[in-house]
Amino acid sequence: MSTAYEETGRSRQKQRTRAALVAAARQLVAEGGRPPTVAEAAEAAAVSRTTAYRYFPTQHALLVAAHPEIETTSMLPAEVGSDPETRIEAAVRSFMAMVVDTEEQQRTMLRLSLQRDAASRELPLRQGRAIGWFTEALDPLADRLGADGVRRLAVAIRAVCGVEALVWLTDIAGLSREQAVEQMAWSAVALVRRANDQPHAL
Amino acid sequence: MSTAYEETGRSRQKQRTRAALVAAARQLVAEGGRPPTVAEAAEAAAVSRTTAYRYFPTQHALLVAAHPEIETTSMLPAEVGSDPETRIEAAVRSFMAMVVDTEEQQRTMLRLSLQRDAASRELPLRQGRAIGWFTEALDPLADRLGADGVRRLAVAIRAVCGVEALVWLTDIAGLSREQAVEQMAWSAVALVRRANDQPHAL
DNA sequence: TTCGTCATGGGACTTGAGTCCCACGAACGG
DNA sequence: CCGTTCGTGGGACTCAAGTCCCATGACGAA
Repeated sequence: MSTAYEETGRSRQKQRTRAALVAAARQLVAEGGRPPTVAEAAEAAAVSRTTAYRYFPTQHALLVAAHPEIETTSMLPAEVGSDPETRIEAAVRSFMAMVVDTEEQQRTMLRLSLQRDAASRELPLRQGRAIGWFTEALDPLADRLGADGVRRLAVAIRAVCGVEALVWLTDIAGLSREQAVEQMAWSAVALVRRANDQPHAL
Repeated sequence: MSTAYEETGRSRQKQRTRAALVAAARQLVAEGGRPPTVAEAAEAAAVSRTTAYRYFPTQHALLVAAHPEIETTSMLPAEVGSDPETRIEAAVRSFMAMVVDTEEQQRTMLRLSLQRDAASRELPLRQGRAIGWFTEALDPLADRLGADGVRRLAVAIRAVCGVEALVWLTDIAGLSREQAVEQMAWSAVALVRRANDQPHAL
């Protein structure tokens, strides 16, 4: 990671500082389950706290930038076939496996996104890739529902399957993680089925 | 249940102090959209901050205690009939109207419940009444699904309809509050329909 | 070579959550 | 009536999130 000492100039400097912060935060996230404070990330990046805040005005911004992007292009197994229900169930299970794997970070991100007042809520929030994955899983329905119908169905499914729902199902309803995922898969299929039965209703 | 302890002296004092804190917090919640700090509630109750923390170890605990309990016994209009789908849709709309009305507090409670580390997450969290209301709405299905089936369906529906989903649908997916509620109602019906079609699948 | 720009560092300050310790005084028990 | 208990108040302290201001020093253009 000792990059390009040849690169000089102020713009490069900024790039490097930013990259160092992101890399440090990313590493700290990977190491301990608990997300780092800004100060911790700054120190790990050998950068002053003040500077860190210059690049990322909030801890949330830093963690968003540090969020290890899942590189997966698709969440569907190769041999999944064309049945929409089977496909969405597979997609949901893959997606939720990832969410459960990174649950601590997911919770923190959710909490931090709830942190600020209504004003800052207007800011563009980072969307995950779930919509894309679900849309792909729903591809066989594109003819029947139309692109817009598929997208809305994907949104509906994402509303059922995610950290938010996981938090409620486990913390409040008392389900195990496995039960929660089962629940979500079942619900997702229910949504697909209704959309399929009544293409105009959504 | 209240026979054991004396009605005078110190125990009464404790009752009064606690009640004053709850009342103050409740009032502050009602006044400003933004939930009060512990210090604010303490001052409003004419009690020291230290004492406030003695009664409620966290802001979350105080807000939970202060949460104005909705007194509604049922969320169903009188003339709703016996069609489970109609009933659940009405219940969901009523419930979500209440959630949207108190959205700021709901968000804060959600955020605070995410606040602490995994250890404190083990503590019994307060459950809302949604499950009860949804169960009531699903009453016509009791024969078909059994009590347990109804409860699990109610849980599934609550996972789809609540602040958590509202937050995602509005903040991330960009839906309006109305659209989000529509979405939830549609999803809830989808779940009921699937449960009804395949009573054993859940 | 000089001079202004600009990324950075350092430290003080604010605010809210929460903890700890000690002192005061009213209530209680003997 | 006296001593203990216990609810309370006050203040100091920690910690993390942010904010602000000023100094410094390298970069880069004239």
